[in-house]
Amino acid sequence: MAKDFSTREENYSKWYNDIVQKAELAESSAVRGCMVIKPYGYSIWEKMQGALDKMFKDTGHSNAYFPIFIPKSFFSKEADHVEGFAKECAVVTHYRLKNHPEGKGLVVDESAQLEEELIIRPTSETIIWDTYRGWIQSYRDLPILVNQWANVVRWEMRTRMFLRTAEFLWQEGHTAHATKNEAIEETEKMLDVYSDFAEKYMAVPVIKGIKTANERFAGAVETFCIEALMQDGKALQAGTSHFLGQNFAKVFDVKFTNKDGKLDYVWATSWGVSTRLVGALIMAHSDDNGLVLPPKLAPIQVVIVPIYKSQEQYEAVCEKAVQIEEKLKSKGISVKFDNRQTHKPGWKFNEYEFKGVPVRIAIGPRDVENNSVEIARRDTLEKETYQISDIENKVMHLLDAIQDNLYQKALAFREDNTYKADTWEEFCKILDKGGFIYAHWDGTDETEQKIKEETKATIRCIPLNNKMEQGSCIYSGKLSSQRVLFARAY
RNA sequence: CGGGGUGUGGCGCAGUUGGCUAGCGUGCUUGCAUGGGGUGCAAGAGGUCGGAAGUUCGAGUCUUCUCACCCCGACCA
Repeated sequence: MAKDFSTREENYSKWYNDIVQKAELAESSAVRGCMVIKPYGYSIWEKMQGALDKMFKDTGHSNAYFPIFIPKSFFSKEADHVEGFAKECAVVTHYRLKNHPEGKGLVVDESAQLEEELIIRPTSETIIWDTYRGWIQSYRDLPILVNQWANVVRWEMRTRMFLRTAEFLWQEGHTAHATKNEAIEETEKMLDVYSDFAEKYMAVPVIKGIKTANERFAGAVETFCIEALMQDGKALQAGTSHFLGQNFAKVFDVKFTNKDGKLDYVWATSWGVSTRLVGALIMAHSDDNGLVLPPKLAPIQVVIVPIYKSQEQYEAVCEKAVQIEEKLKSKGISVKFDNRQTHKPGWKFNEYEFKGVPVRIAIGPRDVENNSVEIARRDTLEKETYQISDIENKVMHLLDAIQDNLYQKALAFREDNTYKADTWEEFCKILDKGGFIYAHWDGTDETEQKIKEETKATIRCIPLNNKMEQGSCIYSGKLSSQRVLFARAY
């Protein structure tokens, strides 16, 4: 079994870091707060991109690209937006370096100071809305449904691989609409896209909801989110979709003539998910033997490991293995036949195990004789022997079963760790165990802040389609009409 | 930015009150044997001890400064 591997029980965050490192997902870089996403980790992101991109296209969106640099003046236009992001912006002030006159290496050329400083985008609303002004004159120009795959920078104090890094990759959708309702519908539609993606591809169940004013995106009228529960009982915001109202249209003066010939400001949405999802994926399914990936996002769905002694055996085994590889590939399954002779079978078993490959097929001389293989599944670690004849269908079903099992397991975990609290004592007690807590809240900012200060728990969201129910606030005792979702969060 | 911690071959670490040629595990290279869950044995390569200054006959070890990273807070996707 895997050695030198922390368990979740012993040290959850070390376990997480070990997985990131040993599964070769990422490593820390020479630049503080920034990570290098390694090929295997990046290929998981690519799988996510592929699925999401198709979903965006299927809902009528197109990709575009806007500059990484944003003039500082753009930023200062929307008051809440500035407030939210100013503290974590990287700023470009100069455009040239020169050799130090006394030979002390390269220095900034002070004579090359920018007239206007440029912000490295923490998000692109401002540059995009400044651009949209030129694109929109009439209701006939609407809607604009654009998505951008990009990197953004938020200068974070403390970083964690994938979950919070100074630079991260994401997609940001930015849409413009003629009516408020249409914009709200778009916001909700994209939230559904995200929750579908989380549940069907990532096999991570999520709660859809609305953020409180406190947790709202800087500049948004309403922020919708999906919230997932990690194995340590902490919540993770996995995606957000914002109804921006006319806020950005107003400050960037984006007006259009409506059907009645009247000028009106354009309605906006924006929505995004990031490489943070890779972190969510790790923490949702992985175990003490390493990474566990859902088949739909696994870069390698099936690995074939040959077992042999002599060169003759190796060749016989390889011949069979290649046949199996072809069969699986014909069904669209991504297969890796690891025929490296530089590594032992046992070594490979362990490697693919902590890399989370869903299905492993081992084939040795005995199997060649019996026309069989040994199939091991990563999620349950079960091993069985199967005939080669119908292998492709067997594996397809197995991949589906694994995908489903991971989702069911994650769902069961969430249900086991979701509570209702009706008293403050109860609330605090549950928090220490971790998990989601449904509790009454009086709806005030002050109470929310107090609870956060005293317990570090935040309101993750006000769930959509929430059941209305009379009750009294867990903290203040004041009247409340519904329970909201609390948790400690990443 | 506050509190705590760590910097020693690629990685993980030991190194006592300052004292001999700076060790160990793992990984790497080569050879032989092995091969159905991280093989064994043997040989070998690899280190300005984070950096700078100082104390001393002598510094990985003591002093001062500095840099980097990690953990806990404040802030956040």
